[in-house]
Amino acid sequence: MAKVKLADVARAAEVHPGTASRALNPDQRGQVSAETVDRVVRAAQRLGYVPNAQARALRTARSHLVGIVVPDITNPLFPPIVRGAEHVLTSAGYTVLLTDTDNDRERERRQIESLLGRGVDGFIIATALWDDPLLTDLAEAGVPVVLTNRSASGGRWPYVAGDDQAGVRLSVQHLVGLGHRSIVHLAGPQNVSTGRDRARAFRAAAKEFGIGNGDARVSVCLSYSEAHGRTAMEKVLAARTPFTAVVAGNDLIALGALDALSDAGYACPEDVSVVGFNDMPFVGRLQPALTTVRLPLQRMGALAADLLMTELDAEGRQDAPTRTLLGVDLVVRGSTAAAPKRSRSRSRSRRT
Amino acid sequence: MAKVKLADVARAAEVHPGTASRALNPDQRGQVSAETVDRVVRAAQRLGYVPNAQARALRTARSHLVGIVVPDITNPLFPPIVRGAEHVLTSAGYTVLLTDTDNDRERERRQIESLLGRGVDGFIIATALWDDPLLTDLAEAGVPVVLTNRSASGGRWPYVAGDDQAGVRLSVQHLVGLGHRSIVHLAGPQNVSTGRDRARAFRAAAKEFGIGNGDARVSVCLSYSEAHGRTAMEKVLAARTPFTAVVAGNDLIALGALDALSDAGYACPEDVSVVGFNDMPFVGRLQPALTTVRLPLQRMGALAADLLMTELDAEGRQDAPTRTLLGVDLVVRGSTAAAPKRSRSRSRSRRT
DNA sequence: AGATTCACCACAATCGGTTGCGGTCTTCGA
DNA sequence: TCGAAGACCGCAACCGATTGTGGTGAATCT
Repeated sequence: MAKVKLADVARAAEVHPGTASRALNPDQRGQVSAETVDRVVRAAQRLGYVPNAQARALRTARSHLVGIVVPDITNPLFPPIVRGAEHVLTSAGYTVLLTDTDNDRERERRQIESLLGRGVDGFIIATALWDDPLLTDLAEAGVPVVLTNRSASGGRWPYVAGDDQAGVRLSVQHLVGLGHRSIVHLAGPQNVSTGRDRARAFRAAAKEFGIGNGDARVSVCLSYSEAHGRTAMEKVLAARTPFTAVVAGNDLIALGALDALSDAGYACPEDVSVVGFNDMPFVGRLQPALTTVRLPLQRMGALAADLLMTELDAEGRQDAPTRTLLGVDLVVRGSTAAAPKRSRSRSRSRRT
Repeated sequence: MAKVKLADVARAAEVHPGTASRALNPDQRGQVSAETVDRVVRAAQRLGYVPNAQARALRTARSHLVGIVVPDITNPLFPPIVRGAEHVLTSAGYTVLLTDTDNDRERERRQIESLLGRGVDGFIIATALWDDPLLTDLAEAGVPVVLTNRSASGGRWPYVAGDDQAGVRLSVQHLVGLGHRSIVHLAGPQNVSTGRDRARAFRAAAKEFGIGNGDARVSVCLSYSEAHGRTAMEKVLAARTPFTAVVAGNDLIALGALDALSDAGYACPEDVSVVGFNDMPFVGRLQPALTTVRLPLQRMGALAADLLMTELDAEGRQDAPTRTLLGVDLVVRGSTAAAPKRSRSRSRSRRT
């Protein structure tokens, strides 16, 4: 099965390669007689012709390649996004180049440059920092980019993500409804949009539901990880200011917080309620089952892909970037319960 | 930042493009004087030259593209593999094309064809069926392929995976050590190697540890999923033959089995012990924490990538395919315990 | 009938690198 | 001093598809 090329098809159909090309190309097909088109198509089929994408891309300057950039594919947040995007892209004839930056900026820069060398038509980026030089570079280079999951300052890129603000508000409302009056927020890193937005939303929701400043504290985690969630929680515990509920920046932070609480002898949800964010797979099966905010991740990826493709078709002359916030749900499970009668800041029933 | 091409660099360095090409190419650099090389390299640097991979690939017939084919990136088994492979591939100058077949053979075939059209140099395939026409097609086309996670009949492809046989043996040994004498295996689908191998290993281990045929039953699941694990477990329960332990084909099946057991009023590990396979993220945090077999997934991906690259460098004249089995560990957690005194086939203490 | 239009197709340039071949200039040995 | 060897570099063909331009013959118009 040696590679059959256009010239082979042309020879088999007894036409010039140029003609064969037109015959095979739907929007140029009008320039070729129906009978010839048929002959060429038939020959292509018979020989099992698959066009060489490299050559085509070289000539047309359109590779139909899309780069998807994620920080860590191992983080359960991203596979559904990638999957959603991949599905709509491949069915539209695009191919996905995946790259995992490992949260390393330098690495990320190299990867993106390498992908540019590969002639990708555009990027779906899930790693955006709030102020990201990489993004402005890409914008200057005129490369279409769609942000997902995270946004960036300036609102200059198309963007699709979950409605963080609504999610946090639902969480706080839920906790307040359960009688909690003193809540801490373990915020994600403040150099990414989700970290900032959720923290801001937390403060706003606290005020809205009548919780004073002192009772709505925020502690910032250095990253969205169990480890940093744990240390942030430990720091809050060390401060010895009473609280009965935790709104975590995401599920990983929530898990870390749960560990710290359990180490300190607090039971969840009896002593402290915890709510997460993202509804990662299996968090509903944990003990306690985590109350969390569910995002339509796969749809998010699919939408990001759609956005990117319209941007690609737009060829420059684009309107203001579309920014989509997807609705979110609060999934109430076992990690939240009515506030204890008195805040048990010291009821250490430490486990053995 | 208009695209700067080789001709631009050549002009800046006042040499012919061909010379510039050689100067930039490490293994042809010998044909150019050191001084010229320096001048060209400097110019390239200054202009920010990034070679056009399409053009290069077109001419050299080497794209430095590798396709990774997984059934479902959402399955926590695959991201670590992809990550491992991606890291070693990108640092070797390759780029990863990811495709998610959704367990759909037709889709998979289309994807692979499309990737071939893109000129990928080779594939890492994690979706292999035991008898897979796609694979033989690829082999005939002379496309290098490395199988990972799953093998295929004939042993004709390089392959890297966990040592299923050892994993299952460890599991059975562990259970027997706890006093279990009647164990059922919820096997994975029998058209993939892991399903077959683990089932075979189960029977062998049972015999080795002196468990009779009637006490080492096997029930096959239609897929590696919670749903099919559940129905398989339910079928076993319906048969009303007593047993005290379950060796699941993988963690997802184990989770499904856990559900079925719990619905039927059996407690784990008090009534029935369960052991999984793969040690997916967070299964250690479940209730009960799942005893399972841990595979070095990321290393698996990395090794697969290495294998593929050596195969690519070999250019056809290859020896017998390397087949690597990675060592596995049994991670003992809460879902396994000593066998109950009497097999409690009917001690329904059904939950409310 | 002659001129014009139109449909259809062939030709060749082009995308951006790579590489075999050959030419020039230097260097070294005899 | 002359010839051969070798180092260095330019030339141009090539990878495989796309597309603007132009040419041929048939159909149409007057």
